[in-house]
Amino acid sequence: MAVELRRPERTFTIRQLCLEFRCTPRALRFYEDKGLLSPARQGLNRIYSYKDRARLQLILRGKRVGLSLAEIREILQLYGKGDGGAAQNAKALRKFRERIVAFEQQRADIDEHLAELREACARLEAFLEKSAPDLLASAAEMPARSSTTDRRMASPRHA
Amino acid sequence: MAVELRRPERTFTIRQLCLEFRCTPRALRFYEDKGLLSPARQGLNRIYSYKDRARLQLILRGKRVGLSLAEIREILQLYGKGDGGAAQNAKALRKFRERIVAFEQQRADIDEHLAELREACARLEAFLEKSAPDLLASAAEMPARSSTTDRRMASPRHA
DNA sequence: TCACGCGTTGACGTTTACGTCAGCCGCGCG
DNA sequence: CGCGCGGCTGACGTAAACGTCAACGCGTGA
Repeated sequence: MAVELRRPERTFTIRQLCLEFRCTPRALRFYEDKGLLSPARQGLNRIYSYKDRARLQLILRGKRVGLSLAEIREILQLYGKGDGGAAQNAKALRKFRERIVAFEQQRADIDEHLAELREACARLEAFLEKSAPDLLASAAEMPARSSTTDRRMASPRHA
Repeated sequence: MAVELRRPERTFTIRQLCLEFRCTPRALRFYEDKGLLSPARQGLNRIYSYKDRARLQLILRGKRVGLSLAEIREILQLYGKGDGGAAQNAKALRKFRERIVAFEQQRADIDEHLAELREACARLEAFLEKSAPDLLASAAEMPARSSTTDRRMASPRHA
């Protein structure tokens, strides 16, 4: 059994992928509607392959970094067209370079933000140290994976 | 005249800020509706101070890194409450730390994406080099600030 | 056999972040 | 005096990314 799990022929149900990646079936079907996924069918049921799973990973990572589904679809389509069409590849290259520039900009923005936040934290810490060290201790409480959220399939976050 | 421009008493009209930051009046009014900005009024007209301008910068940077307006408002409110209330400050500190963690995660995601994109670019370049060097040259065309966009106030991007 | 659980397809609702449009105001000018 | 410009206030529209709900199919275990 444990052997089968690593075989590339391994397939997944919609629910398995949802549990693994903490999303909802609705989302996966939505991505399919939008042309980002196209799992095989067994009757009506969707059967996701390893490739589908990889695509899903790309989709979710893209989302985390702020890409729209349309943009992600473009990228996936460009990836898929490795088969031929030099013109297509040239276009893909341009697109990719644009994305790189955009990502670098975004990274710089985040770094600025991080610097500001760290400075603000330092100020707050210094202030609290003097005025209310007890509160400073309470502020150190890290979220630490509340067990109640484990049963839920997806967390809304900033949807 | 050039002297006046740097004085902290300098104020701005809505249009000036829009031109400077490439956004629309509608957006600024929207941010105001949502409590992110609250410029002074001269009659009905909005008068933006340097502080307002700084807040706007923070808003736009927050947006670039994928924060929702609600999240940005929280942060701005926390910044504003530097006046007192140690408990408030402790809460602010927690919030800030959460944001730092989130941003670091996002940065890591971006780095992964960048690595993947660069690798994909390298593969495409190598491929085109062999198959169609002319197309490779055309792919190098960088956008280079098309002059037609200069007249428009805001670019839609992935709104 | 029949209720359960998992899965499916519509179809409508919701939130976010504005765009767009209509209608009104004050003012500088030809 | 009209009118064009910049600004203002609603009010409605919209695109993205799903959530939610209803109604159905299909295998299966008590």
